[in-house]
Amino acid sequence: MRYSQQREVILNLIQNTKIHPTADWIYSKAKTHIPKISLGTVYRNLKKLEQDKLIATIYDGNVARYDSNMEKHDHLKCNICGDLIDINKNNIDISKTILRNFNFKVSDIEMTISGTCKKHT
Amino acid sequence: MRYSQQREVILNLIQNTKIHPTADWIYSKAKTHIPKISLGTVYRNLKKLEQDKLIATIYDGNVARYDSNMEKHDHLKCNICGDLIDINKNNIDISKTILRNFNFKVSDIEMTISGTCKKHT
DNA sequence: AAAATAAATAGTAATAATTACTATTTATTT
DNA sequence: AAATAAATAGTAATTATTACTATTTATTTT
Repeated sequence: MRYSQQREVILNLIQNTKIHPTADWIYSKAKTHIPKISLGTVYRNLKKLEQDKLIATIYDGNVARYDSNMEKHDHLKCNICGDLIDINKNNIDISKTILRNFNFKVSDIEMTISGTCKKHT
Repeated sequence: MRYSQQREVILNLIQNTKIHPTADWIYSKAKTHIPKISLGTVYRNLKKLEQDKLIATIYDGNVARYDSNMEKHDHLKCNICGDLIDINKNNIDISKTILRNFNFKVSDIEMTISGTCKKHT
């Protein structure tokens, strides 16, 4: 993959925020560095950075967000402000631990386990 | 909420399949019963059925799927065929239990915990 | 049962997120 | 410095979803 200033700016933006930004947020921030950058360039590079395992895509409802924390982790999503907060779960009594450690009142735990179903064995 | 044949067909379709259908799938099936039904009607009724707690929306990546199983549960998502399989987790060693009970080889566990963050206390 | 009322519909247009296309620019190689 | 091919900007297309509006229909009132 050939170097490009645009891709570097995009990656830096994602690495320097904790907010798990959307493509649109990245686009508007990138424009302050490269005024002529186009939204298509943002999407194209997000895809390439994901292929390169430099970022990960997380779907929050129906909108894609991007995360440069490539260690396996999960998220706390606030119902009020929508923030996604990184966590590392490895505990059993999840709700209680989260209240203690993050002062976050759990109302719902949504979990998607992926893998290969029995049809493909 | 006033009765409508369209809404009844939509709800029946969701209740009689295990595939967690998308709005588009529901639309195409509903057309065989009500040829003039419109996609807007499908979306409007999906929203009403959700407000009425008759169905739940699950976001699978960036596309909404609808589920009439209103008991709290999670899903196994097959990487190969994309199927969503209902599960009730309450066990500790998740991966091993799932392999045993569903013959499903877990490769990833994605979890979103929602609630209220400390900014709102 | 007929008329009145308001909610629901079909059909179409609008919006938002994302992807595709293409002529031009630019990083890298020769 | 010239050649090459990957990346870009800008625009158009696509997909999922929502909004709008004149017409239809379920329900209520007479």
